[in-house]
Amino acid sequence: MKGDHMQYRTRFAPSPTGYMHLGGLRTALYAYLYAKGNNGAFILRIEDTDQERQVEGTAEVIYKTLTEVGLIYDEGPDVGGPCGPYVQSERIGIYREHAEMLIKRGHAYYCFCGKEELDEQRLIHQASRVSHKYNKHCVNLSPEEITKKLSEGTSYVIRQNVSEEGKVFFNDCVYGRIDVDNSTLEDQIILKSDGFPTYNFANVVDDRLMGVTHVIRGNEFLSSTPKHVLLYEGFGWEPPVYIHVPPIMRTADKKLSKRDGDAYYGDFITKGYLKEAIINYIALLGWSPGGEKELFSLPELVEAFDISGISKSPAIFDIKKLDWLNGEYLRAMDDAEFHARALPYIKEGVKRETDTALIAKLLKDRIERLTEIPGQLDFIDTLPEYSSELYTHKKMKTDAESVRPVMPSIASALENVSDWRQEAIHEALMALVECLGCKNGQVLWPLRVALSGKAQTPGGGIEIALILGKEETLTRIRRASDKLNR
RNA sequence: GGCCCGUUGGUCAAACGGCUAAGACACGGCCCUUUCACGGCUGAGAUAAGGGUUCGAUUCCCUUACGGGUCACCA
Repeated sequence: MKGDHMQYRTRFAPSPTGYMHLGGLRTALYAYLYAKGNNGAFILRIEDTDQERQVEGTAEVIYKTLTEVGLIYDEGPDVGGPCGPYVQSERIGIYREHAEMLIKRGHAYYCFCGKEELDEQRLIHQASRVSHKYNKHCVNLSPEEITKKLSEGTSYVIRQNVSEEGKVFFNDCVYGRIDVDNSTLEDQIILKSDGFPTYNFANVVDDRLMGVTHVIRGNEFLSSTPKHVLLYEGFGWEPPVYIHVPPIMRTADKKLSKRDGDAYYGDFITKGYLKEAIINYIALLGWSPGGEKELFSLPELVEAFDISGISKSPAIFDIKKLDWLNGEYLRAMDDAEFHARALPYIKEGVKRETDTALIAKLLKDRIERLTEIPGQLDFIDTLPEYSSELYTHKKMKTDAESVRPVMPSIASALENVSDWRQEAIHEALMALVECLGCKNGQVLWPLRVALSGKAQTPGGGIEIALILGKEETLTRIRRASDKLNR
């Protein structure tokens, strides 16, 4: 392995073709964790060599998201660094220069074959079910022919020259040693006719020039890695350490996708998930810390992260577990912080003046996502229509009939509470319970129903009475009485 | 189809030749309780199939099945 004194450098190299995908975010997270856990540097590079697939503004979303979740990159397009530029479209000259260097070394060559004839060939091969490979038509063009074609302005590409003989191999930290026959590899295009490099080439040149020591990326690149290794060898360079990670799936056979609306980081924020919970959850998808601890802050992840815990097989995204984890984060917050973060959602659900701190406290243990809040509070502004069936409670042995005579006593008990505080309300109602010689629930259950019109509310009758205030509480109880006597 | 990779409960996963195969989510039951949650206890549930190697295979090898990736002037 590498020496201890080497500085580890990892990178995240997304294409700005869409918003921040959770799979991409996880790859970035692993690259960040690995670098930081080894006192190394984490680099961001934008791979925008495909002119047609660019989506305006998405690079900015990438910067913003990484920063927001705490994956602070040491070098990158918007922060600079010693190996810039960090945007591939600004490095065109570098790729051409290196492609020519490779030609001189015999590992690449000009190819003037037209796109149409190549497509045709491919179709023929496909039809006859023969595996398709470029036929090296241009590999032995004479220097004169090349000069002539170039001076005529014939469109061309530069291809990697892969020997038909021999084998390549590399050791992946996750998948182990992978051996491939050169004969299965194609003379792939490394520089396109528009002058832009292909991923397979730019990637190698940039990783080398940026001093990347550990390449952490999705395992869809496992098959093309042998070609990358051959490029490194062609240049006379030592390949980096490879760490390929399995994909995140939506179902066993489908990846997380934009189409299903379950792929983007931003969507989850909108749905009320906390960024800390998202990071914690995706860290655990495809990687295991080994022990039984499941809640990790980012610094704790840096501390715990280890390549040996990365799984080889795909992981299915389980929203239920994310829900639970998000709930854990919510419950772990102190009351003040939860109140602050819940406030916008509380205001969305409740327009009247209320004790939002009290509401927040009641909500904290009851929700898994902040977006559940408005729905939980819908009874506060206006009492919903409800059926007297709600008074039926098996355990408390209550129903509409048994509750009817109790309701007025609840009203009068509460009327006498002058200081509308939790203790006072509690005391008054308990006194009533004692006086009636019944169970707590035989008073409190009907109170809840009368005040909320619901069987399930955050907090019980006493808390709701407190939230609604004395006047509204009494109004609703009287309304309940009327309804019962109708 | 060629090449590469993978397969432990419904899901995430531990175990790197010694197991009664952890733990978490989800699910069921019980307790707590004025509801629902939270919390506590508890239950059910897995090594894809078949062959080897071995005193002993989830762990090593082979075959089959299933799944994924890749075979672009996409990344």
